[in-house]
Parts: sequence; C-alpha cells; structure tokens
Amino acid sequence: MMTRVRFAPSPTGLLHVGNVRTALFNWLVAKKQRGSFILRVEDTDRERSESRFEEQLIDDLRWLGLDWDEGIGKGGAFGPYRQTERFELYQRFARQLLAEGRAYYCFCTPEQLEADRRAQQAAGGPIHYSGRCRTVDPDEACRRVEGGEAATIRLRIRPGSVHQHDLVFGDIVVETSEIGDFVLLRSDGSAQYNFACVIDDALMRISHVIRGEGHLSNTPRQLLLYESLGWEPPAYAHLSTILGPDGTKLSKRHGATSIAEFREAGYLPEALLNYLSLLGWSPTEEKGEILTREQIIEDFDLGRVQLSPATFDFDKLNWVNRTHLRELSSQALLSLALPYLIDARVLPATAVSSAQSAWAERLLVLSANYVDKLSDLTRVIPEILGFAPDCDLKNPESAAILAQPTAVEVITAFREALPTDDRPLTFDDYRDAVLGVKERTGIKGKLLFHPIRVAVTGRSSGPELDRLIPLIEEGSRLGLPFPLIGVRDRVDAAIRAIGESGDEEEE
RNA sequence: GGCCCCAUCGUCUAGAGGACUAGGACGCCGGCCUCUCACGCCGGUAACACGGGUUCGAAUCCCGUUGGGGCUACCA
Repeated sequence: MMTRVRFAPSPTGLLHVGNVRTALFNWLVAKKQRGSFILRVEDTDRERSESRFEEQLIDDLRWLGLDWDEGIGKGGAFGPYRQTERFELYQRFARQLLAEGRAYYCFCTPEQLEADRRAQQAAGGPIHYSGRCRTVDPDEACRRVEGGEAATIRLRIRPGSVHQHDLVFGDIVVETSEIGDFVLLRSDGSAQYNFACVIDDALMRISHVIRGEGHLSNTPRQLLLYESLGWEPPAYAHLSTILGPDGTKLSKRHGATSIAEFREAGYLPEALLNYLSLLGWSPTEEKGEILTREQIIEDFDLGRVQLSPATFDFDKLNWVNRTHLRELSSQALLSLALPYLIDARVLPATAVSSAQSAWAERLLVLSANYVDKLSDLTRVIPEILGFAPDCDLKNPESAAILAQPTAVEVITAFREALPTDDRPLTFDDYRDAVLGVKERTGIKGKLLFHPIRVAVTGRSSGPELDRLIPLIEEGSRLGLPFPLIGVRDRVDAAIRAIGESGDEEEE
C-alpha cells in the first residue's frame, strides 16, 4: 500500500516548533517510504482561524524545506484540502450515519448539557453525554429539525471496548462506556474535529496518521467512527509533547517558539530540523547527531521514537545551529548573513559593490566562530570592528594591559614601525612592524601582542590580529556605512588617549 | 471526579533480563592549542523517581505509590 501521510494544522496562530516536529516526522516517513506528504488545513474553528496564519504557515513550511506533494497550494486528486471547503462531504456522511441509525439528532440545550455534567461530577463517574436524545423517534426528530429546532448530530456509541494499536505507544484498550455519544455535526451544520478528521483521512487515503500525543485519547473515538462508516482505519503513531524548560508545555512565555521567530533570529532551517529530529528520536550512534536531511531520512524509524515528553533545549539547538553554520561555504554564509550585515550597518542597504561583498565574506569567516545564529552578527561584528578609544581603553581588561610598564613603549614603537605612506596595511606590513618592535624593544609574547591588540581594537580579545588588521585596513577604504577607521588612526588615537589619561592622573 | 498515557545524568537520549563499573550528545568544569577571546582537540562531573514483587540474575517484566501530561466541549 502506498504510504500517504498528512500534516493538518489549524491556522489559528503562528506555526509552532511542536507542530513542526509533527510535520517533520510525517515528512520523514513520506520521504523514507517514497510516499506522499499532504498538507491539509483544519480551519473548522471559524472563530480563531485566519487566512494570514495559513499564508504564514505555508511560508514557514517552504522555508523549512518540508515540501509537500499534495494539498494546499499544490492541489491533488483528493481535494479540496481546506476543511471549510469540505462541508458538503461531512453533511453527506452525517446523513448516511443518521439514515443507518448509527447517529442521531440531539436537541439538548447547552444549559441542559452543563447541568448533566455537574450532576455526573457530583456522582463521581465518567462525565459525558447522558444519551438523553438517543431514544427520540427518528421521524419525530426530522420533523423537529425541519421545523427549525436547533440540533446536533451525535454518534451512537456501541457497548464493548475499542482496541487501538499505536506505532509508538503500542496497544491500548478502552471501554466505550468511557466515551460519550460525541457530536459529529454542530447545530450550525459544521463538522466537529473528530468527524472531519476521519472523513478527510479516509477520503484522502491517508495510510499513517502521525500527530501529537494530545490525540491519543481521541483515537478510540475515531476508530469507532471508522467502524460505523464501515471503513478500514489508517495506522496511528502519536508523538509526545514538547515541553519548555520549566516542564510545562512549550509556549510563548518560554521565549521564541514560532518558526517565524527562529527564522528571524537567523537559525538555519536544516539546523532547526536536525535539532527537532533529535527530540523524541535518536539516530544510530556512529554518525553522530549533526545530520543532513538526507541522513535523517535514511536513518529515521518511527519504532525508535521516545514515548515520554522531551524538553526543548535552546543550548543544544544553538550548538546544532553553530555546527551547521560552520559547514557553510563563505559565499553561502554571506548570502544568508546579508540582511543582518545591512541591519548592523556594516554593508549599505543597496548597491553592495563586489569589493564590499568580498570583504564582507572575509569578515564573516572571522566572525563565524563567535555566533550561535546569524542575528548574533549584529552584536558581534560591531564588537570586532568598532573602536572607541575613550571608553574601550578604560574597560578593566584593556586598562590592565595598558598599565603594564612596557605597554606604552610597545605601542609607540609599533606606530613608528608602520609604513609611513598612505597605503592600506597588509599582513606583511603588520608582521614586519611587529618583528621590528620585537627587535628594537626586546619585548615578546603577551607583553608584545596585548598592547598592540588594545591599541588597534580597544579590546583585550578578538580574532587573530594578522587577519583582522588587513581586514580593518581594507574595510576603512570601502565607504561602508559603519564608521571604520584605519589602523594608523586607531593607534594614534590610542596613544593620545593614553597620554591624556596619564595627564589626568598626574593632576 | 473518571479514563488513558508517560517516568535513565540539569537537558536530549542509548538500553528491548546477564555484554552495565549504565554508553553518547548538549551544558558545566579542567587541560591542550594560542598574543587574547572564540573555534578546535583531550579529559572530568553527573542518572535508572520511590516501594513491593517475579527471577539464579531487573534500568529492562508485573503491581502499587508519587510526580508529569492528555482526554472527558456544539476547541483542534
């Protein structure tokens, strides 16, 4: 049998990492079995569903690379794929069940139902529909409905038990006495979730229903529906919930949880997917945990999915992202980082010259080791390139280095050793200057390099100087929006600043 | 309340009765590399929720307790 799986989100909010993990596992099964992945939108809750969420959802899925073979935005032989467009279908099958006596009209008012629940609660047994309208004569019920009386349609639950087999949770048996005659069609004619879901899954020939654990208890209801309809149910696999760091269900208050936020923060889609694949599933050990989509597909197995809920860990996600980031070529990195570079005013918003982009590519190679995600660039790059002698030199680490007895001597000698003409310093210029200082002063190692670093960058730490200095030099002549001053000016400013603060101390 | 599901280092997990002195990864700590930070490499820390069984033998099977989660809607 052809493997057909589906992802069926409700467009009632932004796509969430928990939903994406469900989508991912469906997608993995489809890819692995060379089956079809179907995108269906469950928008029967008209109050909360919005078309902008549907658009965003499609956008997010595309960005993630979770491509679907059939469904919204794609078409297919089993459409429509939006539940609000499938109303007649639900009506038809509800009428069929009604005609067969497997379902019945219910005229109970919300007040009555509420009173029933309260009474059952007090009695201490299961709380569900009392079955009051079960025995209403069908002909009379039809007359009342035709007369305009509001009615829902409920499924008549048979006695006995329901056996469900779950691909991850195993076998579960539930007594139908625990299940009330639930609503199929609401009084406004719209389909209730379980009903729409079953009709759609069956009609769309879904072979495996892979969804969140929250639906585990809905499954017996759906199985009963398949039984009433005389249809063969699909295979089921339920996925445990993703929790926030405090052990409660992951939600907005745990920080970024929507895909849109992760995208904006500069996480790589392949990294996010890789991390999500590790929640509740584990690859065969030898390959490690950093995997490409293809490797995950190859290795994936629903049978090895964890039953207990997993906690979302931003630290590990960051590690996965960092690792994927490092595997990118510098060109790929540049094209992905461009918006962030523009945002940090490192590059102009328009008309980036080829010299500027070649320079930016080298800058990114130096910066990449300092970021977890691309948006970190907007903080890290100004730290690397920025130079404000007045305040930078006063920070404790820099000040400590400048306080070394030989610091001023090294800096002055370094300045004098720099070529006197105006051309940009190259790596060789820098190396020769350092060698010159070393020879003249006899100072080496930390005592030599630290003061130079502080004089050039204002900071006690950062990327290797022999790569940073040529980069600063070239950058300073590129007409960038970022105020990048050349190395000679930096050292001059540093010497001035040291002199002034020295004067102050003498006063 | 009733029913269902879950339970291994702080976190993600390996583990399907003896190969477990419980393995890996993130984090954390330490070392190496190095002008510095970061990267990288090497090492270390740390767990079978609890109580009963079953068995020659239990992380693994059974029961209970505790703790989490879900369903019990004219939400999905």
